[in-house]
Amino acid sequence: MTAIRINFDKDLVLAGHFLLKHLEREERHRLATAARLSHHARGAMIFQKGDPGDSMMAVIRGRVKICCHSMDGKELVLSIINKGGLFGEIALLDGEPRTADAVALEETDLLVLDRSQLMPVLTARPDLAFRIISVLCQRLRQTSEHLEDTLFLEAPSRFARALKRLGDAFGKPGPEGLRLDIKLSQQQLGCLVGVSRESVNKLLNEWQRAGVIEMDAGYIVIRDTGALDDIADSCG
Amino acid sequence: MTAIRINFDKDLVLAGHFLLKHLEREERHRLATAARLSHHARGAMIFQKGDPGDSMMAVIRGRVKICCHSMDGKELVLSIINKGGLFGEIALLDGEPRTADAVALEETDLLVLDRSQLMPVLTARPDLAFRIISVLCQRLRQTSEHLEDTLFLEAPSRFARALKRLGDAFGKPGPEGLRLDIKLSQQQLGCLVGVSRESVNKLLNEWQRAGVIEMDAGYIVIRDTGALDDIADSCG
DNA sequence: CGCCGTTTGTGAGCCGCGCCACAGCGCGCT
DNA sequence: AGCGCGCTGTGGCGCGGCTCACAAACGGCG
Repeated sequence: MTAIRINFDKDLVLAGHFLLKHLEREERHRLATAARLSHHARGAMIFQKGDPGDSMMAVIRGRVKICCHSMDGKELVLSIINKGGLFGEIALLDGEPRTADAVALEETDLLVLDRSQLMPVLTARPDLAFRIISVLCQRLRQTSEHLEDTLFLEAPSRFARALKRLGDAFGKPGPEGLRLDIKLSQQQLGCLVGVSRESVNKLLNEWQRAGVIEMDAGYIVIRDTGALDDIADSCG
Repeated sequence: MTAIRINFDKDLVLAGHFLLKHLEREERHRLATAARLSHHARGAMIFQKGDPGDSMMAVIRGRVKICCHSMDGKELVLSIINKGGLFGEIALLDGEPRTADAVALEETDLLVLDRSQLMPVLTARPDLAFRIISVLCQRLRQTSEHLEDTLFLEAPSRFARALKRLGDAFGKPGPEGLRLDIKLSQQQLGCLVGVSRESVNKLLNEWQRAGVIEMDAGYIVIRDTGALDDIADSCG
C-alpha cells in the first residue's frame, strides 16, 4: 500500500520535472520505479567532495547547499538548490569524484537517479541529452560569471549581485518589495560571495539605513531594486 | 587543386581530432567538407563576448586565449587553447551569446564547425554527445577550481598553481627542468590569476633567487617542482 | 644607428577588508 | 527561570596587494 503510494509519488515527481517531463510515459515509469527516495535532516551531509559519485539528485522537498571548504576551514557556497532543482550531475556524467559537498539546509527529500538507470535513456533519447547539455552550459556560464565578479568587483558590488541572484531564485513579491523566502545567517551570506561575516553585517545595515533593503523577522526584503542595481554595477 | 588539398587537410585534421576521430569515415568526410578554415593574425580577435555564436572552433595551428574584461579595463584570461584544442562549444550548444572573448596569441588556423552541421551528427551519435558532455564537465571542474583558488588562496599560491597548470599544458621536459614552451608577458601571467603585473614580477624574481624557477630567453623553466608544489599548497 | 613602444625591475604609499575582541540579544533546552 | 550557544552589531589594528611613479633594458623599424 505505502509502496504503491510512493511509486505513484515518484511518477508524479518525474512527470513534473523539467528534465524528464518530455519522456514517454513508459520510460518515465521505468525510471520512476528504479529511482530511490532519500531523506535528509536539516544540516545533514548528502555527499562530500572527493566521494565517488554515480548518481544525481532532484530536490523534491527542502533545499540543498552546494559548497566547499578551504584547507583552513573557510567555506564557499557555490549554489543553493531549490525544490525542483537538480544537482550532482557532473560526477554522474563524467564518472569522476564529486567536486563539492552537498548539505541539506532544511528537511529535504531527494529523488536519486543512478548512472546505470539514466545512461540508457540518455543514449536512446538525444533530446534529453541536449537538455542535460543545456544544464551544463548554464552552470558553466554561472560559475564563469561568479569568477569574473570575484576578480573584478569589490565586496559591495559582489554582495549586491548575490542579493539580486537570491532575489531571482527565492524572491516572493510582496507589498514592501521583493522578499527573500529563505533564511540565511550573515555568515552564510558571506560564504556565498567570499566576504567576511563582519563586512556583510556592515553592508546590510548601511543599505538598510539607506532604504535599499529592509530586515523583517530575519528575512531580507529588497525595497529598491534600482539602487541595488546601481551598487552591483558601480565601478568595478 | 588547392581546393582539393584543403579538403584533404580538413579530413586529416578531423581524423586526428580527439572528439571526431571515432566517427565513421563517411560522416567525418561530410563534416570536413562543410567545415570552413579560418586564419587569424597574431593579436586578432576571433570573437567577442556578447556576440551571437553558433559555431565552435578547433585549433589547427597556433594558440588562442579566452579572456574577458572588467568595466574598468582589467583583463582575466580564462584559458589558453593549444593546437588540437577546442573552444566556443558553449555558445554553439546552448545558442546563447558568447561568454568571453577569443584572441589569437600567434598566427592561428582554425577549423570552424557550425551548429547546423554538428547537431544532426550529435543526435545520431550518442557517443559523440557523451564526449561533448565530458568536455563540458571538465571545463566546469576547471572553472570551479579556479574560483576556489581565487577565494581561498593568497597570490603566491595562486600563481604557483597557475605555473603548474602551464607546465601541464605547455611544458617540455629539458635538461634544466620543465620548460614552458610559451612566451607570456608578466602582464599576461597576472591576468591568468588575477594578480597585478608588479606582484608577478616580485614573485618571479623571488623564486628565481630561490632556485625554484629560472628565466631563459624570456621562457620560464621550472627547476624545482617540489618547491613549487609546496608554495601552491601552503597555508590557504 | 637612433628612436619609440613595450616589457621589466623596484620602491613608496595607500586602502579595502580580513581578523580580533567584545558586548548585547534571541532562542531553545532543562 | 536560568544557562548556554549561535547569531548580530561595532570598533580598531594590521597586512596583502594594488596603484602610482619612474628608471632601465629590450627589441623592432625606418
